[in-house]
Amino acid sequence: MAANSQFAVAVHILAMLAKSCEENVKSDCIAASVNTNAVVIRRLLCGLQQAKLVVSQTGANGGTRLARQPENINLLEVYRAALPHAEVFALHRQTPNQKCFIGKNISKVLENLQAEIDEAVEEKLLRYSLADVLESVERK
Amino acid sequence: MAANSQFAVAVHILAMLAKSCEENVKSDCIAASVNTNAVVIRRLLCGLQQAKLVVSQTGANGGTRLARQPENINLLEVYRAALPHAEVFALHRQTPNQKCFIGKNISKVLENLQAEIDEAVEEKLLRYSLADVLESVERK
DNA sequence: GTATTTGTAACTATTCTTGTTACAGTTATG
DNA sequence: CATAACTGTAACAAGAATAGTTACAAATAC
Repeated sequence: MAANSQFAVAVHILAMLAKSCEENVKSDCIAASVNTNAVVIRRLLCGLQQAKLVVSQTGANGGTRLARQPENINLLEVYRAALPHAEVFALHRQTPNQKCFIGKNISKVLENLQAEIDEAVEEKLLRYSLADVLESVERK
Repeated sequence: MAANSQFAVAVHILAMLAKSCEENVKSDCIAASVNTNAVVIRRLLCGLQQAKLVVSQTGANGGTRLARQPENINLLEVYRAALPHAEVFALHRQTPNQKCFIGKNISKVLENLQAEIDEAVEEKLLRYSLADVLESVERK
């Protein structure tokens, strides 16, 4: 799979914004730090903006800044903003054979399991704020 | 992404084997239930065999059966056997810019977070046995 | 008004998963 | 012991998702 690094990049972006306090940061600058193209960053910023985590400004001297204090942004919000359809594991690609007893009934069981696992992940993410991330980064 | 459904299929496979008790089940039969090609099933069975969850037998009248009772197979083993490199989220594709303070230090922080999240998932999976899955399937 | 910056579309490249064909090796069974 | 039935696996094609790139319209500070 082309492994999905959007959450990792989103956290990186937000850490940069957090470090720059109230100042507008340009997508070019973030792209240089992440080591990718500025459009990739702007795409992610779009999602973060819709989630009301950041505020962007077009035009000369524009850029992006945090919409809230790092203490008030938790990683679950970031996760959901970056990966709106995140799931720890995927269900069957083709629907199983409904004429087979297992095939007919396994999907519901897997769905329930999936929901429970996803919940465990989200619960864990909820415990961390962007401020925690920034603190960890600075401690190194 | 081509979403990875290998864990879901692995559980499906094992549920079929569990239901067939000690009898050899053929990859063709499993493939028909999963609604895919038999080679896809055999590939997964290979991993399950290496993890000592199943025993396969080549030749006429061959097939695969569980290596242990369903009560003694937990879903974490299945997860690891099906997805040896599973991670809930991926890290940066390109290493970040080491000249940038955030770029230089964010990876380690994300790695730690990743490890913690993965652990939460594994802990959850550990609580379920194949017998639990089979029971849920039958209860429907 | 001009330079700067975001937002976004459109397309390509990359990478991973799944599906398929083919065939060598193994084994039960008549 | 020949044959049919299976697994194991390689090799490749197809499919699907992410990431990278180019281009340009729209917005805005100065």
